[in-house]
Parts: sequence; C-alpha cells; structure tokens
Amino acid sequence: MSASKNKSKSGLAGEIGKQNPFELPEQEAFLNIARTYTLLSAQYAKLFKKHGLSESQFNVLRILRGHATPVSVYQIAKEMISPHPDMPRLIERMQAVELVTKQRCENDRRVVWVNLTKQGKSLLKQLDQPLLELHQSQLGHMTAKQLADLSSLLWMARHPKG
Amino acid sequence: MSASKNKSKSGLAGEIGKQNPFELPEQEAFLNIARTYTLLSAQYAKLFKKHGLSESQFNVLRILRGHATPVSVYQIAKEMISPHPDMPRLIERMQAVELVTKQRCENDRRVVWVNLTKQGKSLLKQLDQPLLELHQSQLGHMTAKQLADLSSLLWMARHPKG
DNA sequence: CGTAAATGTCTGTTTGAACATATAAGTGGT
DNA sequence: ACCACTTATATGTTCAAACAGACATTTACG
Repeated sequence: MSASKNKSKSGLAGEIGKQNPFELPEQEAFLNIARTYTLLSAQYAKLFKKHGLSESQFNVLRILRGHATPVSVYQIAKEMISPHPDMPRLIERMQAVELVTKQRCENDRRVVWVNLTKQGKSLLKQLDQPLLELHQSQLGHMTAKQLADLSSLLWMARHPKG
Repeated sequence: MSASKNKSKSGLAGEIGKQNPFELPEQEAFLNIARTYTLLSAQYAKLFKKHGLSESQFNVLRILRGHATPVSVYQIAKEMISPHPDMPRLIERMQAVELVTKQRCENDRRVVWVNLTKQGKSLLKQLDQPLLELHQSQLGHMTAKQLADLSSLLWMARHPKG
C-alpha cells in the first residue's frame, strides 16, 4: 500500500483508515510503532509456527542458547522481550515436546534450572538461516544509518530519563 | 533500567540480557521495535482495562468514532492497527456490554453494520484526556523532530518499495 | 436464468493468555 | 528458634485468541 494512493490521506492515517489527523505527534509515533511491530512480527510468528513454536517459545530457546549454562525460570522470564505471564507452564509445554529439560537446584530448592536439549539446539540451528533472511527481507532495504537511527530513537523512546 | 548499569553490556543487548552482540542491524532494529511496543502498549492496556476494555475493543470504538456513519464488521477488521482474527465475537462481546449495536444491512444481507451507542461514545470521551496524557508521558520527552524522524523511519521500515 | 465463485459473517473447538492466589524455600531481624 | 518478609515456582480458573470450516448472500459468467 502506498500512502499517496490511499483516499488522499497521507501516511499511517490512510493506512489504517483514520479519518481525522493525529492530535499529537506522540500518538502518531506510537501508532507507527504498533503498526510496524504488528506487521513484522506476524511474519516471524508464521516462520516459528512452521516449526511448531510460538514467538515466546522461540524467545526462551534464544535466551537459553545465549547463556550456555542452565538458566532459571525466573531469569528467563526477566529476559523475555515481551513478558510472558505464565512461564512455568510455557516451560512445561516445551519440556513435553523435549525442547528443554528442567532440574531442581540443589542449593536453593525454589529454583528450577532449564536446559536446552539436543533437539532444542538443533531446532535453533535450523532457524538461524531463515531468520537471517527474514530480517534482511524485512529491513534490508534500509541503510545502516537509518537502522542505527531507528534503533537509537526507539531506545530513546522507552528511556525518558536519558 | 539504564543501559550503562546493566552488566556493562550496552543498549538493548543489556536490557534483555543478550550475551552476544547482534548479528545484524536489522535484527537489532526489529528487537528494538518489539521491545518498545511491548513496554508502551502495556500501559495502554492497563488504562483500557480500568474501563473494561481490551486494546482491540478500544480500537473498534476508535474506528467507529472516526467514521460517524455505521461501519461493517469487515471494514472494522480491515482498519484495525493489529488485525483481530475473530471480529464477530469481539463485536458480540461489545454488544453484550452495550458499547455498540449491530444491524443487518437491508440492501446486502451479508453485511452487518456496527454502531456506537451512547455509552460507547461516552466511554471514548472519558478516555480522551487520560490517553492524551499517556501519550505525552510516554513520548513527551522527545523533540518534534525526533518524533517525526521516528514515524518516518517506521513508515519506511514497513514499506520496502519506497 | 443457472451455476460457480467470491464475499461477509458466524460457529465449533482447541489452545494459550491472563490473573489471582497458593505453596514452598530462603533471608533477616529480634 | 521464631516471626515476618521476600523470592521462585506452581496451580486454579476464566476468558479470549486462533484456526478451520460452515453458512448465507451476492456477483460474475456462460
């Protein structure tokens, strides 16, 4: 869809059929974030789903690989890009399909360590290339400076204090 | 959370506990979009919830107000910022709490027109001020140019063809 | 006209999200 | 040692998301 072809309304306003102009640039920016996230993440979800994963589940696998050592359920929850409200059962489902294993910590029996299984690692490996390609197909048309600016502005957006 | 205080890892990588640097600037940009959306939208969800609405439901109300005339279920679905896979039941729930009414189109009996009720309009009105304040509290620290750049880069991000 | 395709909405079913609350284990103060 | 307090995971329950498919209606075409 192109902005100029949409009922003569420009930009996002036309894209989502908004009749009135935006009241605030803050609102426009937020809706742009929401819209962009929605469109891009849908493609990831589709890719993950082909491999039987949800976005959250992939995120867990990614976190586990990043650590090499086992990670507690609690720590995984903290590192999620989008917080998941029910980590125990998410991990449980992943254990049921043998992507991860769980084991109680002996020193602190409240803690449950989560480990990647061989299948988990192999699934991640299978996803590496398609993910790279998807990243590039989605945003590869932007220059390095544009991507850097975008990341920097988004960082700024969620860190009011500086 | 501040970047510099997070285990000496910089930026988003530290924020989500990512151990290794990003493979691609495209990946970093996407994760920034996801992270920012997650944080900002959670606050909207919270506000909406205080008034018994989900984000999708608010979106429906917003769309209806934007049109003044009744809007078909199909048209609403098309204008959602984030597509909802089950519009009929979403509308149904909103009808049950009397935020909207439905009526069959006489000319084309496949179509169902959705209307805002008085309660729907009044709820929207109640939300206007808090929403404005939330927009500003979230992104009000950014300059007009930064917001414009951000919106423009996000537009570019989801429109590869130009 | 009659039949096939497209359109717009609805329904059935399964699963996960969401939230509140519980349990259980560790911590620190007295 | 006891108490309240925090931390980490688990559980119960409710409701919405997701998907597939059905249904009714309109349109297109021969």
